[in-house]
Amino acid sequence: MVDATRTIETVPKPLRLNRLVSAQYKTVFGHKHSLYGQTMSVWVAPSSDADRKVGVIVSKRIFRRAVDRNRAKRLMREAFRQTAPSLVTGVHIVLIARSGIKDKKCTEVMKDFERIAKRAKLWEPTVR
RNA sequence: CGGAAGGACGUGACCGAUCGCUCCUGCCUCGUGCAGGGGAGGAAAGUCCGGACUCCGCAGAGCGAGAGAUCCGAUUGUGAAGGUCGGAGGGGUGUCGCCAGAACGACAUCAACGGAAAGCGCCACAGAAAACAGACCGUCCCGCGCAAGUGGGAUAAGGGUGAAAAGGUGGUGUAAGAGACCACCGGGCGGUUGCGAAAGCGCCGUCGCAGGGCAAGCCCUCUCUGGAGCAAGAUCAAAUAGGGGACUCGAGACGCGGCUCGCGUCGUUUCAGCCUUUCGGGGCUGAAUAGGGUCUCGGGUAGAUUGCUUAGAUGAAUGAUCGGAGCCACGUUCGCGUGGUGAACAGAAUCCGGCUUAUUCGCUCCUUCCGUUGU
RNA sequence: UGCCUCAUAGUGUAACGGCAGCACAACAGAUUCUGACUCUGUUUGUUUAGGUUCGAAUCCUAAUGAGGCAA
Repeated sequence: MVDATRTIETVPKPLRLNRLVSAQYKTVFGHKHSLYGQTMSVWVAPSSDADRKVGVIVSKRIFRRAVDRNRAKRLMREAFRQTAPSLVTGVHIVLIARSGIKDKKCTEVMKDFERIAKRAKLWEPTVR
């Protein structure tokens, strides 16, 4: 019984099929490269794709109500969308919400994600 | 007049810009591009009660199980629901009226409102007795005794116990009492071309009263009910294994290696014809069989599509930023300023009706309480 | 999304409709030079709200919470 809800995310404008299917989630988790921030934890794995792909997970253990889960997913998705052009390509990223994301605003989540991305060496300073 | 609480009703929100997601339509230099349009709720929630829809089952009857229970009407297509609304009837509880009790009347309020003389079961403690009634304290009569008392009998009015003790009040009556008798009230049974659409009410007659409560214990009566649920179901359909069919090889087949050969494993059966024979058999050919190969068929798993919707996803869209209006809080020189908020509860997954629960705001309405002022 | 089950003290569990117990835990005391063990005593509860009943943990209804099953 899976009590976490996963979402496939469409992120950058040109490629809408940025999907991580079940096998891709498994490879990302199998790569065992994770970082933790205030609002989320991030798992990263390299991939052969030309673009960045992201998956978002919010566990029912953390947020019992559907409103909170949807809110967390949208915040993480928006944070990835805003910062995606600055990231390196060819990676799979899985974002897992933590309880600190509750009552946070979008800009705070974005800052948190940027900080994690810099630590994970995903940041590409040339762009922007 | 102000405030608080509860309930009812209404409202859950606007405009512009930029970026982004999803679905539909149209267009073309087919990029998954451009343009246009649609995109959460009153509760989407809980899943409490129903319906649509889908599949499975289905001769008839009975048993069992479950659900419901006063009457009438309405609920803007029909139907269902333990739904809602209105009216009616009979009850429970509380207050008041009558000196008091019972009864009765008035007002308010409540409810899942058939049956307790069909049967079973239960009714703790207290109390003499708790259900084919009974006699603890009493009351009265008779006998014995100086007396205290004791023996026999009558009685069920009074006391006491209890949630509940075989109608209530008043009187007659009596040794004392008792529906034993009477009046009023209540009750049972029967009748009713009285009233009402009906439940029922009224009236008449009769019975001194028939004998407690619990059916949201089992049960009885009447009525209704097949089961599962979109993760229902339908369509397409890999790989592997197994099954059916056709063709083919066939006494050999398969595997391995150093591949005209060797090794290992399994099999080496039956029938017909011909040849041969030392009559034991042997050989050849054909057919069948074991087994192998190729093709094919159907079931069906993963998976995909559909069911799926003028929101319609499917590891599941409805978001972010800025400005304005609005709202809230604070300050105020009453012009406004500052801060907060996109409000609270909460996020569709087949659809619809009802119920319940959560909750913002309101020059709205009702009830209760508190404060101030006036009479 | 649909379906099902359960709720008793801090924890684990009992209780034909009749004063709600047991074990561990906690606290206090005794014992000991001190602690442990042991002994004695105490505290704490029927998830909530209505209803049926003389009387409800138990019966009924609704709510709340927890858990499970089906791809």
